Amino acid sequence: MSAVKKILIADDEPDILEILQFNLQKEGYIVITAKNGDEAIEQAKKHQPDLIILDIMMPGKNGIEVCNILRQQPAFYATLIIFLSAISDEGTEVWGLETGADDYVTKPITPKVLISKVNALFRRLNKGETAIIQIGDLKIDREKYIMNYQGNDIILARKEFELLALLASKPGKVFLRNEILNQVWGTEVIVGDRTIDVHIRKIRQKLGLDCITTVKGVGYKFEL
Amino acid sequence: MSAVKKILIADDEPDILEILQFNLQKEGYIVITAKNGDEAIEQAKKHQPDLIILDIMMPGKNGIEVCNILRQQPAFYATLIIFLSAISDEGTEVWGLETGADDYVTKPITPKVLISKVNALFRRLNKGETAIIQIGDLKIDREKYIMNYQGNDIILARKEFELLALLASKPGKVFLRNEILNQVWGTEVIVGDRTIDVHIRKIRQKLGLDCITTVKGVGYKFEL
DNA sequence: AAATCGCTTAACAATTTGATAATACAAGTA
DNA sequence: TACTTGTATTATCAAATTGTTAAGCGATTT
Repeated sequence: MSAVKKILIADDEPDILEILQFNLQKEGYIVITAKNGDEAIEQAKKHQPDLIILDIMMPGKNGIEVCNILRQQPAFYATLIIFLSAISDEGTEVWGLETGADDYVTKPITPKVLISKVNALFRRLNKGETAIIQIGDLKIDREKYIMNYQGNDIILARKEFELLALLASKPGKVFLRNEILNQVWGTEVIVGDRTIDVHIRKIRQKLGLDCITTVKGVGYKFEL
Repeated sequence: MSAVKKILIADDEPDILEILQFNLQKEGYIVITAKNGDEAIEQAKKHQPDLIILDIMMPGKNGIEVCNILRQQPAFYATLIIFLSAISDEGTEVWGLETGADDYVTKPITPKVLISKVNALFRRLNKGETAIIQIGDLKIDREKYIMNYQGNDIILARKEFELLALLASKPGKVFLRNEILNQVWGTEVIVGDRTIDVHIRKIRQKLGLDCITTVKGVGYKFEL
């Protein structure tokens, strides 16, 4: 599922097809193209793309028809679909979205924006899996509240976990003591000077790793 | 889980707030509002909305800052976020989407189009849900309210069932007590502190399995 | 009407966590 | 060296959080 994503683009203008194909391929996607609605359906069945970008106005079957036909089949029930249209008319946009599309993009569109939207859709799709930060052999799962180093789970208390998660969120960055206090303890709570140190110590101890560096007079940073 | 969806709208213009609130409520959503970034964060933590609509330009913390802050917390890792902006500048839109938003909408926007987009997002989100959950030897049928472990049916009371079904819907994920209260008990009911514990205990007892782990100060999670 | 069931709460026990104080240590400087 | 500043270590204690049990109450069943 999280392999390389396949995208099918259907548009009758060769220029647009080419520009989008080029840019999406550069982004790392596998791109399949179609020049009209019937070809789009054919290619969709053949390649089972993860995302289909459909121009609304095409010779033969138009984009909305294609969408309807595909959505009726179980195989395409959950496939991402984006409509591309020169029409910025409100009714059409609403109609397109109600038809079962995941987004509706109005031409002219820059490749950058389209790519952002495509990325955003895939990102959303993958959120069903998990949010894991990985630095070297250290995995941090904020959702499961688990740290894992070289296959071994490490149990951290809440503050410890939050503190380490913060530092590890930007490896190499030095977090000021104030910054840490604000993020982990919040602005309302006031705690003494040594509190952070003690937690840092516990983390170092539990991890058994030398990955938190002290920057004297400044703060702490996480590395490797 | 597929109960009524909660939407938090944050915008400093009262007019927009009101129009959107009215229209979304008419569509059947529960709407919470905030006038600025800080309020948005506060309300988000309090209500755990399913979708957050953020105006980018607000006094105090702007929308993008709010998004960043929320996304850092596990509880909002997967929450839907839409940016609302008067800026149609390409850079900002790309930036907004890369920041972790699910959509970027440029003002002026008609309520109809926005609602379509909101519906589209929820539709997509729900495509991931199934009525029957199977984890190892444990089968859960959320429609028939039946739970079965290694061939033996397990009789759970309503709340117990819903609680376990929720935890099991994402094995490993830590559900915050708030999250559990919202999903199982709903926002209107207020129950005491020990209520969840007692239900957890009963489930553990009836299952005879050690599959619910306590994460102190955070919540509970289901595993194997 | 009696018995049962499901849900919630109160009360108390058990546990874990987090903050602090006290002390030791390290590095830089006069 | 003696002094200063900043961090590490450790033990301790209070506070926060959860576990457990029993009991109350309304709804449902027998």
